[in-house]
Amino acid sequence: MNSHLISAQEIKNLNNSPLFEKLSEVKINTLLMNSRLINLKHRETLFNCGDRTDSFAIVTAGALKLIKSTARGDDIIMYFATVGDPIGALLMNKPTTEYPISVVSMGPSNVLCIPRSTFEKNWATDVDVLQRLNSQLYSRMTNLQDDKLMNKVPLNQKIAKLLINLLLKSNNNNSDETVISVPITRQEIADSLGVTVESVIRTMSDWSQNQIISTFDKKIEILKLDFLLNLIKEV
Amino acid sequence: MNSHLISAQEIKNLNNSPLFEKLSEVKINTLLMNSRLINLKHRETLFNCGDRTDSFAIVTAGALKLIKSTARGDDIIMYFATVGDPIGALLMNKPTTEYPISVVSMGPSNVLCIPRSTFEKNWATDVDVLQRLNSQLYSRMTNLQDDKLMNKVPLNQKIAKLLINLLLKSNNNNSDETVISVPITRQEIADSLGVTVESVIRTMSDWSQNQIISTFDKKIEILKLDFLLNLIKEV
DNA sequence: CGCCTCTTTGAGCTCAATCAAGGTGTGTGG
DNA sequence: CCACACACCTTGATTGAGCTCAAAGAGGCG
Repeated sequence: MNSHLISAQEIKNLNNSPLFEKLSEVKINTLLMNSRLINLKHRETLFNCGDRTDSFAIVTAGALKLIKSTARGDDIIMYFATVGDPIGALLMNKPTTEYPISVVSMGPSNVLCIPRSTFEKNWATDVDVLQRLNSQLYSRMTNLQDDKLMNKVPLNQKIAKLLINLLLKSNNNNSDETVISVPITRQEIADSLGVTVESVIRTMSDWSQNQIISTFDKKIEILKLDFLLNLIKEV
Repeated sequence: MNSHLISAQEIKNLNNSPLFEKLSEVKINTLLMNSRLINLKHRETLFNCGDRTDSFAIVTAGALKLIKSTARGDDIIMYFATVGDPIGALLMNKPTTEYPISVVSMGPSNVLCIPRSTFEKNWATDVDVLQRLNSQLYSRMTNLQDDKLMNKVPLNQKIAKLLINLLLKSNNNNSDETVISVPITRQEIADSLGVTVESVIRTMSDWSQNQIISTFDKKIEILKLDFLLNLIKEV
């Protein structure tokens, strides 16, 4: 883990994230006061479950997973954070406590790490920013609700939904892209859906053989999007 | 559905809800400007999925369920709203749209129905209120995350967790109360967990026979809390 | 080269879903 | 007051999707 001062490029990356879009450069600079840019390597940890919440982060490149470990030893992935996503911002509204989740990089990534003091001075006092945070939070909640709705559907539909969501999310809804830019393993898909790797593999191997998807270097390409869309159309 | 002007009593009920606690009476009155008190009967609908979001609500008595219907015809209960809980407040931050869920009363209940205009004028402009909303939202998200964590555990643990949560929530953490004050059916438990009624009944019948719980008039009493706590202790 | 992560396949088993049938209690209208 | 509908609860038999356990192959990295 490697920390720098912020470059102009990094700020530019944030311009089309919903949290920062249409904000003046001056404003963005106050929101990022005393922040540091952190480079993370593949599988490197940003926050560990139990760490003190005296800073939070914004993803500026790559992707990270938010993990909760269960007593039984298996992990559940709560969220895939991609460019523009805040991590732990919700925890800044309450007094310093401990991170309830661990945050681990998937492939190399960059995040801006923002101290609690900056949040308290420049975020928590700004109505517009609080509303934006609210929206973020709301859409993340909608995701979790969707997960809950999918509880009862067969595994192949769950996987289809996840892949489609990731495809859209990782490419900012640029619909002609077919490769999921987040490097993701079958284990991570399983952890995200709360099922076993073997089950995920059985489904996805079948899809690979039928040219519906193909995997290269942990990037999944979706060859027949129609097939997947059709699977989840009644959900 | 039966609508009144607000009584002082109703406002009093809100004083120990996290959203309103420690606010001056004057402040509360501005937050509730142009609101109306609505009495709902058992199974009566407050909002229908698809209704326009030009008002939201706060529960002042009783309980309501937030439901999403799936294409397959079964319902999923997203949340049990009890006294002090806001319903749909998060939707006020975005332009008027449609309710994504239906809200139905469980037993008789009262809610304060607050128009969008009041939110925009007196809620969205107030840093303190926005922060409180954020916290609310955060704790609701934590619930959904917990649900996700429970995905893989056996059914009896899921039910145990739900009953314990409801017991705590419905009695404001008053720990010597043993009856869940929300009237709830096995079907609703099943809908909340995303499982079938029959499975819920099989587990709960067993518990009833073993004097762990007992049900009277849709109120569930927990006779052996230890047993349930023990079931979920490693989750 | 050996370690580690990730993927794969097979065999057997289990928990909860499904389907089917019946029971109980409450409200409602003739 | 009866009967009829409706909401809710119950039990049994059967089935199957996904889990568990086991063993092994492929690729990358120090």
